[in-house]
Amino acid sequence: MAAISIGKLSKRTKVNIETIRYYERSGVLPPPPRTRGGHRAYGEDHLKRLNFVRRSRELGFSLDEIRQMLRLVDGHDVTCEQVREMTLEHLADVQTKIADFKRMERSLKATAAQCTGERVPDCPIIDALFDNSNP
Amino acid sequence: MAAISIGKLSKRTKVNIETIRYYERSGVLPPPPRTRGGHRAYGEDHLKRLNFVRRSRELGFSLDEIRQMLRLVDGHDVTCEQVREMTLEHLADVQTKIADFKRMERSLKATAAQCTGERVPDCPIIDALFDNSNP
DNA sequence: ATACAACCTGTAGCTACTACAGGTTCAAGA
DNA sequence: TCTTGAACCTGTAGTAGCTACAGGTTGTAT
Repeated sequence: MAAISIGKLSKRTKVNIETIRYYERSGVLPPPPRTRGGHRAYGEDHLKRLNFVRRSRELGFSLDEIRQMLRLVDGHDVTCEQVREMTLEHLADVQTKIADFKRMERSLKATAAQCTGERVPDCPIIDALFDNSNP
Repeated sequence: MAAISIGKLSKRTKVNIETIRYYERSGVLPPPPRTRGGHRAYGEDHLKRLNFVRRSRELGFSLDEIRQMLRLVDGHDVTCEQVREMTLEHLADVQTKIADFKRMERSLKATAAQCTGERVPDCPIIDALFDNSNP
């Protein structure tokens, strides 16, 4: 029953206060009731929802995707099947990113390996980047 | 000897025209000479440099890092050893990112696997995200 | 000479936050 | 009850790295 202040919510969810207010403006967190003085007074439902948002962000979902998922939670137009599709699509994106970063890793390793740290005026890393300009 | 217009430079480097102008404003590409009418007239050196920037961006270097590397190219205060350190540091960042994305991938797979696509009102993906709120 | 593509500057938008300034409210101790 | 200081409020502006206009000028081919 006890209302949760924004500071307490921030500590319990490990989400920055400014970010919480930003989430409210962005429509992923509903505006809470206020005290007479105008301070935000959250409930347990807000806590859950913010944790959901945080967890989804950690998984790389955009705020827009999160808004869509929450429309399902709230029983609106989005269907479960659509959420599943979104998740799979997102998974594919993540897998692409992993592949990209691995290529990056290989290139960086190869590039760094050329540098003995001795030759000062002609840096082989720089040379490599210039030479690989048209792959 | 023939001057390269910004449009041609864009086509040859596959870098957006707006981005080229942005790079100039950001100090990673030096301001080229102009025609009497004020159009930018690039040379081969600009082409090389822009390719260097593009390639470095592809490897995930920030514009700030690129500025530093170019200071070395231009024979200023930055040393080869510093560039090597930057590259290795950047490599470590990339490896961290790969690990993060792999964790993400596992979670997304696990999450998506729970969804049969049948149960409509209670979406298991959403449930999972809510439940994993405090890991 | 004319048409039209390509260019110019400057500003505003995007994502997801973060960081103020300048003011108000809450809560705990005296 | 009063006071103090932490916590809160709004609104605006900044971050990276672009992208997208509007509204105007120039280059070039016919």
